[in-house]
This record gives sequence, structure tokens and C-alpha cells, in this order.
Amino acid sequence: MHAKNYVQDLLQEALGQEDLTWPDKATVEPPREEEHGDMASNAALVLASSLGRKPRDLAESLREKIAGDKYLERVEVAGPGFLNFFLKPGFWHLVLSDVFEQGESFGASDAGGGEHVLVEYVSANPTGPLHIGHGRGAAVGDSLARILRFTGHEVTTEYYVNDSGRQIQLLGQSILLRYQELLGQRTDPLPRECYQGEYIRDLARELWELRGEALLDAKEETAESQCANFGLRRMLEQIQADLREFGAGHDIWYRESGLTHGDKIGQTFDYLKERNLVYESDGALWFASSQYGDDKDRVLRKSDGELTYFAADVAYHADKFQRGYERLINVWGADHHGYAPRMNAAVRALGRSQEDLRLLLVQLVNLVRQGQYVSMSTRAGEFVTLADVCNEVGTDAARFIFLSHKSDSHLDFDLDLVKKQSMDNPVYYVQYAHARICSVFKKARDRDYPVQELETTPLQSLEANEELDLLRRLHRFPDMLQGAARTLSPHHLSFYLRDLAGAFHSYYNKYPVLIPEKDKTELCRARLALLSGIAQVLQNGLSLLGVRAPEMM
RNA sequence: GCGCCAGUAGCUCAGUAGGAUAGAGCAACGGCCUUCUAAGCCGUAGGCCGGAGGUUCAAGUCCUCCCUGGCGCGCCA
Repeated sequence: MHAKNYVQDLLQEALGQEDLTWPDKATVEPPREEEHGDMASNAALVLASSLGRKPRDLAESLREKIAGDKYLERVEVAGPGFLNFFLKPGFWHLVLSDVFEQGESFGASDAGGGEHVLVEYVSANPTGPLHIGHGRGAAVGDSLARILRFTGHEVTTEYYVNDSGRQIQLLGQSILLRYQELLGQRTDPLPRECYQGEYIRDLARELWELRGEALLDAKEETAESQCANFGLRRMLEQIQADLREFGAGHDIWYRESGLTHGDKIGQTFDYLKERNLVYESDGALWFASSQYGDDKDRVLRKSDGELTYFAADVAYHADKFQRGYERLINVWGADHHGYAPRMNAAVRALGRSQEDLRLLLVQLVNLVRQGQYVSMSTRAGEFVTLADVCNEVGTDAARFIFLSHKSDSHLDFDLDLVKKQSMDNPVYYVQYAHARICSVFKKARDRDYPVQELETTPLQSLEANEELDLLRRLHRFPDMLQGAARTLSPHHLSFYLRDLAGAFHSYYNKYPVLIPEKDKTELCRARLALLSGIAQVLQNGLSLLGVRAPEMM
């Protein structure tokens, strides 16, 4: 039974008796202040002004019609005309049955209505290892996909692999130059535009072990492209391994090169031409993105005949829609936000609604060590990789930090802080709550407490404020997830879990669960049931964040 | 110059479709382990929600202007 629906149904019935209908702007929601009850509604406030009635009078009239319901302790009219609903403990006990019944799917819903959603995330150029900023995108994208799946969306995750073009050519060139250097054929520093990282030397060495000196004799163009292919394959393998290690697996690795093979780009051009959205000017082919709110029109094919990155991207998104996805979510580094207007324009030019593409901009991450920013640049080869960070602080800690921040706010990732096992890093706080509950159960079994069939145990004895508060929190879990899904905000889940863990720790310190007295068996069993429910929700929540729920710490 | 994002306690951040007296954690100070894990708990203190107008019964939240910081503004990718 759902508290919000339950209260809203009561209210709606009362409104019906007054020949009124539920106004759009009216809400039923848990109030911030405990004194304002379990649920509060502004319905009377919203309706009163248009009816020319006093909000408090209307509220009182509704209150009289509702009072006396089975699960209702009382209803109060408060403040300017709010209706505050106080539910009986018995109502909150019901949530535990739901938790036991649904187990690891407690919290799941069909709110998404089976909508087909494609979540594209990371999609870093395979020209170097993933760094910490990609890690943030990976955590957000992966967790968001899990949450959307859990809330009734049909989700596919995808990584767009830029496997052609200038950057890959540069990768090949960089590897070849290092290879020549390795074999004593050159000593000059690499050109500035080349990738300077140490990993390029590793790739060159590996290539030499595989192919010997064969590449020295080959034509430069051939050698370069062989280097590029080799580097691409290796980097992609490494990226895939790093992401797997990080717990973020993509369903599809979509190759940019595939777009040209099937002439998807040409088809997209034709589509836009038919709608008079492209034109030739100064020898280039332009897309009239300014018709859809972009600052200016954008080039699709340059005057030298080369296609732009954007051209491929339009075709790529057209292809996403053609593959049947109803909604696209792109997790981008915030440094790409200037790209958003043209992409939005493209979506509308493709005949889709603006809401069909949702861009989630993830701000970049500053790495901090000993109070100092660690400067990073892929090109210059100065960076700390995602794998390094995970080795140093652990993936659970790293993911939780990423997922504890609103994605569009800047994040200073303090390595020393994240390693600290305290409330500075809430991941341990939440995991500890779970481990503590497991530990209580272990002890309970050791001491032969009745831990069986908790799902049918009577719960009347759960009546302390802390206990009801915990039950209310469990009750809120499904709603919270739907909110996180709607606003694409996995961090809501992190905060929820931290608060739930906090409420539990506090409860744990105040109330003993394993009570020795024989006449308290029922209370003990009820509390064990409560703990079991909390553990389940912690598990479900942590799993959606991609963070482990350890049984002991 | 234009655009996007941010600005909330000393610090790091929440604030969920506008709701009632703005919340956590850290740091500070004072307490709690013979008893289910002290990676924990309890208490004290801390605020002109960047500033100014506006909309509303109601604004941290919506609109306009301004200030500060980050990022982006190419026939680059």
C-alpha cells in the first residue's frame, strides 16, 4: 500500500462529495517537519482562491469527511490551509511485507512504462587510457542505466567508438614515431599534436615484440595505419577492461566506422535535403541548425570534401532512433556543452521531439592530492588513469563519491579524503550499516534466536518513533527511485542511502535487538524483521549504485 | 563580446515537479565501549540561500538585470 496514493484517494473522495475535482497543482507529499504528519496536502490552498472560499474553511470541510478512516490516526488543518495526515503504525508495518515479498526487486516499478531508452556514456576517444573524469561519466551513466531499468524502462547502454578520423591517425603517427625512436631511428621530440603519454611507448614496444622491425621497411602510410589499427585495438581492450573493473559494462560498442560502411551518413544527408534543411555555400554543405535555435548553421561536409565529426554524429543519432529507441540519454563531459544546441537541433530536424534526447552534462573532475590540484592533459600525457585511482582508493569508494554529487556541479576528488574510512567518505558508513545488520543476524543464529519466518512475524511491537521512522524511510524507497529516474539524478539514491544508514546506526545504538528476556521474544523478532528489511533496501540501493554490500567489514 | 553550468554554515555538499521554522557530513567543543562491530552514537554551536527587483496565498526553487568562478564559443575532434 502506497501512502501517497492512499491519502490522495481519501482526499479525492472527499472532494467528490463537494463536487470538486483534483486540481493539477495540488500535491500530496511527505512534509519536511515531523509535526506536519506523514503526508501533507495543499489541495485546499490550491482550490480555495478560485472558489472564493477561505483555504482553512475548505480544508476543515474536507477533514471532516475523511477523519475516521481505518489507517488514519488523525487529520489536522494547519498553517495557511494545509491538510496534515497522520497514519497509524499499522500502516507502516505493511511496508515490511512488501520488502519481504519483493526481495531484491523491492523498489522496482513500472513507472517507465517499458520505454526503450538508450544510455550512451563515456564514449571517450580510444587514443589513451580512461582518466578520472571518464570515471565520473561511467559511474553516472552506469548507475543511471540501472535505475532506469529498475523503474520500468527498457534500457540499452552504448559506447560510441571514434575509430576513424584525425585522432586515430594521430594515435598511429605517435606510435610509429615512438617505434622508430625505440629502434634508434630518431631522437627528436614528438610533434606537439602527438600523444606524449608513456603508454604510447608501451604500445610501440609491444608492437616491436610482435612484429620486429618490419614496420621500418613499410611505406610510411602503411606503417602508420598499421600502428593506428594496433593502437586502437589495444586501447579499446584496455578501456573495456577498465570499465569492467569499474563495474560499468556497455551492452553495445558502436563503431563510428560502421556509419560510413552502410552509407548512413549519405542517407541522413538525403533525409535533411528532402526537408530543405541543408544547403551548399562556399563549397561546403551546411545544416540549417539555426532554424531550431542554434546560434548559427553548422558544416556537415567541408569544402575539402571531408565530413565533419558533427555529420557522423547526426547520422549516429538518426540511427539510434531507427534502431527503435524512443528516448536517448547522452552522458557528456560538460566541456562539450557548446555542442548541445546543434545536437538538439539535429534531433528536431530528424522529426523527433526535443524531449527524445536528454543530455546529461557531467562536470569535469579535479584530482586533489595533499591539498594540491593534480594537473591533467591527455595530449601531454600527464594524467592519473581511472585504473590507478581505483587501485588506490577502491572502486566502491570512487563510485560512491562520483554518485554523491549532482552531476552538473564541479567535483574535487580528494584522494586522501576518499581513502579515509570515516564519514568523510560515506560509502563506508552505508556499507557498515549493512555489515552491522549481517553481524547481528550472525550473532542471532549463533545464540539460537528465532530468525526463521520473519516475514510472518507480528509487528505490533514496532512502535518507537525510531522504528516508525525507519519504516517510513523504507516506504519512500520506490518513490525516491522514480524521482532519481525522472531527473536523471543518481545522487538522490546516494543521499537516501546515507540517511537510511544514519537512521539505522542511531537506532542500533539506542535499541538492543537481541534481547535476552524470554518474554520479549516477539519484540526481538519484530526488530529482526525490521533489520532484515533495512538490509534488503541497503542491498538494493547499493546494487543500483554498483557498490558492494559487504556482510562484514 | 555571446552562451552553458555553478554560487546555500568555517570546509564539502543536499534541498526531490514552488510549500510551513533552510538540512547533512567534516572541522570545533562536551559526552557514550564489561552488553548485537566505536568505520558507530548523543549533545552544543554555526545561515542576509552571491546581490537587486519581479510573479505567487507561498520563492533557496520560477522570470529579469547585475557580481564572482568554471567551461564552451572553428569548414577541430
